[in-house]
Amino acid sequence: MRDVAVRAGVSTMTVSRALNEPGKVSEEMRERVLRAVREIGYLPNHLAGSLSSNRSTTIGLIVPSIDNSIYTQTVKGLSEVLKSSGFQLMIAESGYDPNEEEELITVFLSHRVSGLVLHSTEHTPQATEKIRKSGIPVVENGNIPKEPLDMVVSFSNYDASYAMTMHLGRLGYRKIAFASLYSVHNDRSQDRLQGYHAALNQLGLDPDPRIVLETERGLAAGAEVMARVVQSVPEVDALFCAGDVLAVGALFECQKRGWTVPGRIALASFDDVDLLRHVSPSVTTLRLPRYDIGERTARILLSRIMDGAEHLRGSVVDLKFELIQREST
Amino acid sequence: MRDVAVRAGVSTMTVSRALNEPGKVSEEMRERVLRAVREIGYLPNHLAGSLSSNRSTTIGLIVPSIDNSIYTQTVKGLSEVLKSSGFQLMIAESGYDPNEEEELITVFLSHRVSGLVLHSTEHTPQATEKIRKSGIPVVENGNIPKEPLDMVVSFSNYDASYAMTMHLGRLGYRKIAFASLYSVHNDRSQDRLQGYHAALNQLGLDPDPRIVLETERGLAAGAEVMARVVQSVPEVDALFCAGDVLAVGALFECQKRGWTVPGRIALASFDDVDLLRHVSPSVTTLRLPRYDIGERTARILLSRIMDGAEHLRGSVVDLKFELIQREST
DNA sequence: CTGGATTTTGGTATCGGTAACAATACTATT
DNA sequence: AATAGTATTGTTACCGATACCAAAATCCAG
Repeated sequence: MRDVAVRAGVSTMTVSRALNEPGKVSEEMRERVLRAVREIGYLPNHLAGSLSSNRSTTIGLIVPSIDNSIYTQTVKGLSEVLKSSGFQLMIAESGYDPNEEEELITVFLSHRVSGLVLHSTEHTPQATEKIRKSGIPVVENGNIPKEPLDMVVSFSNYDASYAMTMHLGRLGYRKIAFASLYSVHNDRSQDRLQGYHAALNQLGLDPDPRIVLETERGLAAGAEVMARVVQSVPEVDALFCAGDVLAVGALFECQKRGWTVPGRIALASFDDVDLLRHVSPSVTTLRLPRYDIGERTARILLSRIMDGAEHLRGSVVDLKFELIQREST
Repeated sequence: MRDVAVRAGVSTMTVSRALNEPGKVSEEMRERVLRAVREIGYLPNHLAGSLSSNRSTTIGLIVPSIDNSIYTQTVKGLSEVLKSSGFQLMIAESGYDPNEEEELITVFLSHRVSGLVLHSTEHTPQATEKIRKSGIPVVENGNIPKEPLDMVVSFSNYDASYAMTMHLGRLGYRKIAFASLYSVHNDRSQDRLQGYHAALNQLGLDPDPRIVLETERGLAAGAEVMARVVQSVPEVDALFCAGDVLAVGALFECQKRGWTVPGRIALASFDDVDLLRHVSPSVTTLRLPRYDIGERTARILLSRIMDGAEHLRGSVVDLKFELIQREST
C-alpha cells in the first residue's frame, strides 16, 4: 500500500480512503489512486485491515458433518448472501461432539470471526461462556432450543414430527412405528421423538417401545429398520422415518420383500430430498426450509454486524415446514 | 496478551513463546504463563499473529457448487486433515463461472490464505497470473488438466469414461448412448465425452450424434434423457450417464415405462453414490476416490506450506478409479 | 476581500502479535 | 576459577492497514 501511495504521490491514508470510502475523496484523487493500484497490481491485505479496524468479514460455521446432504442447502443459502456482502465463510465439522464444537468455537474466535453459525443447539458451558464473552452475534439453526444462545433461525423438530404423526393417525394408521437417528448429543432427534409421543398421546394410541428405534444414517440402516419392525411386530401399519434417507432404504426393502406401500405398510419421511418424489410409490414427507434457513441466517447476522441491529439480539425465527402427502401413505 | 505478560511478570515475547514454541521456554515460565492465560481468559489473535509472521493457517477452497454431493466427500477429506494440523478452511462457490472464480481467488489472496484448492481446471488468464504472482501453492482436483497451474490431485475423467465405454463394448453392446452435463466451461464434461468417443473408435463403432446428449443435473433430467434416447433411436442398447445422479433418474424412467434393465437397455453411471448399489437392478458405475482426493490434497498442500517441500511443486497425483460391474449391464 | 464553515488530505499512534538481535543466566570444560 | 558455549528472557522494530485528530485547501456569505 505504501508503494501505491508513493506512486500516486499521496498518503497511505488517502489510498485507504479511495478504496474503502470513495465518497470521501475527490474524483481526481480516486482515479489517480486506482490507476496506481492497477499499475502496481496491489492487493489489499485483509488481515491488516481487520486487525487495525477491529472488524472482520468472516463468519464461522460449524456443522456436525459436512457430508450430509441436508446441510448443503443451508450452506448454499448462507454462502450466497454472505458473498454478495463480501463476507467469507469458514466451515468446520464437529462430528456431533460438543467438546469438539467448543474447540472449534475457540479457534474461530481466535480468527476473530464477526459472527458464528452453529447447527447444533447443544453446547458445553465453556463454549457458551466464551461466546457470551466475545460479544459476537450467533445463530443456531438446527432446531429451536428452549434456551437459545442468541438468535435462532430454524424450524421446530418437535412440531414437524408431531404434525406428521398426527397426519398418519388421521389417515387411520393405528400402529405407527418410529425410526430416528441416535439421540445422544442430538436434541433434534430427541425433539422428534417427543413430538411423535405427544401425537400418539393426542391420538389416543399406546406407545410401544418395540417399534421405536434409533439407528445410524443411510439407506442400509433404513432397510434394516423396516425389516426388523415388520418382522418383530407384524401388526405395525406405518413407519415414520425421522431421519435423512432412512425412508428410501426402507422403501427399497419393501420392494425387495414384496410388501406393498402403503397397502402392507405406510411410509413417511422427514426431509424432502429430491429422491422421494421420484421413487414409486412417491413418499409422503416434510418439506423443511433448508435453503431459507441459510439465507435468513446470513441476513439476520449481517444486520447485526453491519447495521448494529441490537434489537435483533435473541430473536427467534421459526421458518415452519410443509407436510407433503404423496402415494406412500 | 500484554495483560497476560504483566500478570505473569514477563515480556510479551515470552508469552508468545510459551504458547507457540513451548520447548524454547523453561518449565516454570511456561506454567506461570499458562496460569495467567487461564486466569485472564486470554484468546490469542490469529489475525495479528498471521500479519506479523507473514504466515496464515487458512486454506481457500473454491467449488463450482456447494450443494453437490460429489464434492462433500472431498471437502470432508480436506477438512479432517487440515483440522488435525490446526488449519482452517474458507469455502466459496464459483457457480461454474471462471470470472466468478477469479473474483473469489482475489478475495482469498487478500485474506492471505496460505494455499488454494480449486475444483475447476479452467481459469481466466488473470486468475492464473494472480496465483503465480502470489507464490502460494495450489491444488486442482476436478480433473487432470493438460497444463496444470501447480499441483494436481485427481483422477482422469477421460480415462474413466473411456474405461466404462470399453466395458460396455466388451459386454457386447453396440449402440451406446451417452449423456453428460453441459460442457461449457466444464472440461471434466468435455474429457468424458472425448473418452467416450475414443472408446467407440477403438471398438469400431460409429458415433451417432443423435444419442449423445448434454443435460442439466438431477433425477428429472436423467429420466428425460432416457425417454428421449429410447424413443428417438430405438436400436440403442445401452446408456452411459456420465454425470451425477442422472442414471438413477434414467432407471426410474425405465421402471415406469416397463423397459427392463439391462434387457431392453443397459445402464451405466459415473459416480458411485450409495444409491446405485441399493436400487434394483443395482447399477454398474465407476467408483471415484472423492474422499481420498480431499485427504491427499490436504497432505500435499501442508507439506508445501509447513515443510517447504518445493520438490512437490507441479506434482500430479492420479488417484485412479474402479469400475464396478453390477446388475444393470 | 475576509473570516468562518466545510471538504479534502496528511501525520502519527496503534491494532496484537512475531522476527531479529541483544542481554542475561546457567552449564560444562579445562 | 575463568571462559566458552548454550539456554532463557528481553528490547525494539515492524507487519499493513485504519482511527483520530490536525492541517491545508476550497467554498460561501456578508
